[in-house]
Amino acid sequence: MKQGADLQTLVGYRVQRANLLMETDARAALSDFDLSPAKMTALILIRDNPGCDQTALGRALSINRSSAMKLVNILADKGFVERRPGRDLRTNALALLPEGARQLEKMVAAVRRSDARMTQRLSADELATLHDLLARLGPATGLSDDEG
Amino acid sequence: MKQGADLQTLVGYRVQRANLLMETDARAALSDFDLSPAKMTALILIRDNPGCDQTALGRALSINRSSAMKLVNILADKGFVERRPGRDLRTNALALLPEGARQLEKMVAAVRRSDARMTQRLSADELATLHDLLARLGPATGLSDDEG
DNA sequence: TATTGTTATACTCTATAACTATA
DNA sequence: TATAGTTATAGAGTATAACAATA
Repeated sequence: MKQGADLQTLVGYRVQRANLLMETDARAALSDFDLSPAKMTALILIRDNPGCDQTALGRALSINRSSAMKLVNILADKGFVERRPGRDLRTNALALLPEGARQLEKMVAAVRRSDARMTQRLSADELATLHDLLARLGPATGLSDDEG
Repeated sequence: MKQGADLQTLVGYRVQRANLLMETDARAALSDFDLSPAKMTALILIRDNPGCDQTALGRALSINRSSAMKLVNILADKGFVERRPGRDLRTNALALLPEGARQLEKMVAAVRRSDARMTQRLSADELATLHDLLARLGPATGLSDDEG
């Protein structure tokens, strides 16, 4: 199939194809854990932000609180995270449980191996450049990607 | 929300965030057309590969022929593409209809504006570098190791 | 009034399996 | 046997709308 200039010159298209490639491999790397890359990301965020609430987690993942609810249900059903009393009576404080921490360590190692394999044709300098360029995508007025 | 080194150093994570950013903006740019960026891509592929069959279209989009079927149904229902007799009695030859071509031209222009806005902080050289680096993601090629 | 969690519901996208008709 | 299209069904992921409890 021919893919002409209209597609090849769109950065969004190239990013989408790259994402599909990376995501598919990362998902395969996690097949033993029955968790998607996105759910691993959620575990990392909970680990690194202990006591965060579901709405904040959703915001960090760019999903709404209803979707975050489902996500936390799945992680809680697996015994990986726990809902604890939060800063007021409305909010949950999310906590990573020991079993979640153990499994997460293995998951991150597996995904890191996948990431390394998929980027092995790039030098360290090129990888740094790629990180920088990706981080600078977005409208001119926008802030960095971890800004609320 | 803190996003520690585990996330920030994964290329797959950065690509996923970049894709979400680009895809969301492109989707908004297409809101008048009631078609997703992926469906616009399908229209482009049909336009640039007239007479292709549904299975080949699916392969180019990395979806299976059942999913390609649904996609073509939607594009056909809108009067944008047509199934014509193919090279044998099993296959369809997909064709972009005049109305599809007219709308596609506007869609590509809108997505191109979105793409330009989301990449405006990158110079022409940097854009070329980004294209190159994204294209080089994936497992090592060319040698006997685990090439399929 | 606004916010958090929750539930119910629905939509998009994709996949698998099976069937048909061709090859 | 293998392939293209098709259909039915299912699953993941997400969204909206509403509600209760709380702020």
